[in-house]
Parts: sequence; structure tokens; C-alpha cells
Amino acid sequence: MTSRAADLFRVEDEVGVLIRRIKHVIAERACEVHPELHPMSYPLLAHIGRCGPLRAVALCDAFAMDKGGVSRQVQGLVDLGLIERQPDPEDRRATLLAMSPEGTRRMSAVSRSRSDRFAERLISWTDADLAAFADQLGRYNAALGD
Amino acid sequence: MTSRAADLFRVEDEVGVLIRRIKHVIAERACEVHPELHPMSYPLLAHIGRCGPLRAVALCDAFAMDKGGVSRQVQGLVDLGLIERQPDPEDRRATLLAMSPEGTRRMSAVSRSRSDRFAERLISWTDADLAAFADQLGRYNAALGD
DNA sequence: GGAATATGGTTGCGTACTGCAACTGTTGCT
DNA sequence: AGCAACAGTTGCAGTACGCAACCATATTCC
Repeated sequence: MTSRAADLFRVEDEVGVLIRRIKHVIAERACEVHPELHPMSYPLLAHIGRCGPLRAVALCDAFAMDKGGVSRQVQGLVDLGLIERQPDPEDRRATLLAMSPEGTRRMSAVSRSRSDRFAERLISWTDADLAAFADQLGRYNAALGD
Repeated sequence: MTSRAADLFRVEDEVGVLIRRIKHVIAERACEVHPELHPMSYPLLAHIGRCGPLRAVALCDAFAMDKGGVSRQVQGLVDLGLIERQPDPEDRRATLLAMSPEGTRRMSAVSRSRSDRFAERLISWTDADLAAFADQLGRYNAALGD
């Protein structure tokens, strides 16, 4: 087995581990943001927060998930008052999803919070490490894209 | 927001995207290895393949998942003949899980396969990129550990 | 040696997530 | 106007998984 093949396998294995372990962190985060926030909705909320107002179909593309699931999760976020629906001026079929003031407030409260034990665990990472890791994740996700 | 905080948020977002998108790749892989292999069992199989014979409880730790779920998935892998149970000489309560010849054969067949479109998508990554990414994922997973 | 406790693993149960498909309402093309 | 394409919603069903109760073997402590 070539070293490249071994590394491909290693990445595969580590990603497999990641997607299981991360669920606990995500659940914890979701609970901190809002006790009734469904864990799996947190990534959508974070994405809306980071990538600005966008359509539901953009979430389907970004997360490669079904329209139905997105619709339900978005409904949950709206019900909790964390995001708001705005009519899309460019297309009356669509609605834009944006963080609500409440959602923004709660998200930033959590990221400043001491209870963010996860960030503490990355304390040994330099800023450059972190930025490089984010870049690579982005490249990897792009490679996963259709 | 500091640049470090922004990068933490970016990592969080990218990981959120990853764990959704990767499921499609995993499902594809699982199907290539064995058409009846449950998608979510593939990561366990890969881990057994890479980390040698180990106990079910080691899988619980590695993936931070429940004993019950592991037990069921392992049963599935055994039923498909991809892994074998061996008595653990050090503890008669435990059983060691190891790749079967059939499992090894199928896994290596897939990794050599032309149908591994995923590896092709990473063709622009240098060997060093890949190794560095694997390392960082490992560090990240370690940070997620209890 | 024997009881109490801890550990590896299995199974039953309930729930959450999500893909699929059918449906509504809007837009754009011809 | 009519039809195809697209944004989003909802019902249905299957899968995956955590929890708790359980059995078997090990270990600890008296």
C-alpha cells in the first residue's frame, strides 16, 4: 500500500470517527443556544449565521440534504425565534432565511461563554493551525460536492 | 470578533457541512464493499481494518457511541462475513473483532477500484496535504475525546 | 472462599432523523 | 393561455441510536 493510499484510508477513518463524536459536541452546543433546539438543527443555524440570509434550497445544496428535512428543521428554528423568514424580493416563490436578533444574541452569547469547553480543548492549536484546518475542511467539502 | 473566533466558527460550520455530505460518500462506499452493508457500519469496518483486532468496547470509545448500537452493527458485519469474532485470550467476557479474509479482500478491492470517484476528487491534493489533513483530523478528534 | 461490585456484551423499547413522493403555489418560456 | 420548472410543505416509512434491563465473566474486599 502506498503512503498516499494509507493516508486516504487514515482520512477516511478519522472522518468516520469525527462524524460520530462530533454529534455529542453539537448536541451540547445546541442545548446551550436554546434548550429546545434540536441537535441536528444547530449546523443549519450556524450556517445561516455565517453565510447570511439564504434560501432553503441553498441549505439543501450546502448540506446535500433533502428538501423535506430542511423544511422541517427550518420550521423548528422559526418556531424557536432563532431565525426569521423574509420574502425574497427576487422570487416570490422563495423565502430568505436570516438570523433573528434573538438568534444572533444567543449565538454570540454561547461563543463568548465560558461553557464553551470545546474551544478550550483546542487551546493548544495556534491561530495558524486553526485557519489551515478550516481551509482544508473547506477544500474537502468542496471535493465532496456534486 | 477576533480572527481566531471567526476561524473557530468557520471550522464549526465546515464540520457541520461535512457530517451531512459525507454520508452520501459513506453510503456509496458501503455499497461498493458489500451491497447489503448498512452505511453507518462502514466506518466501524474501516476502523477495525485499520486498528487491528479490537473489542467492541474499544469501538464504543473510539466512536463515542452506545454499546447497544455497536453490538448491533458488529452483528451485521459478522452476518455479512466481513469480520470475525475471536475469543479474547486475556478476558473471557470479551471477544476480539478482526477483519475476515473476505472483508480484507473486499476492502482492498474497493480501494483499488476505479469506481473510487472520491479519491479522484482529491487528485489535486499533494501527498503532504493529505497527510497533514489526516494529522489535523486526528488532533481534532483527540480534542473531542473525553 | 464467598459476597459485592465492575465490566463486556446482547436485546427490547421508544424516539429522532431523514429520504421519498405527492401536493401547492409561483415563475418563466413559448 | 398553457406547460414545464422550481421553492417549499407534508404524510409516510425505514433506519439508527440512546437508554435501560439483563446475562456472563472478572475483580475486589472482607
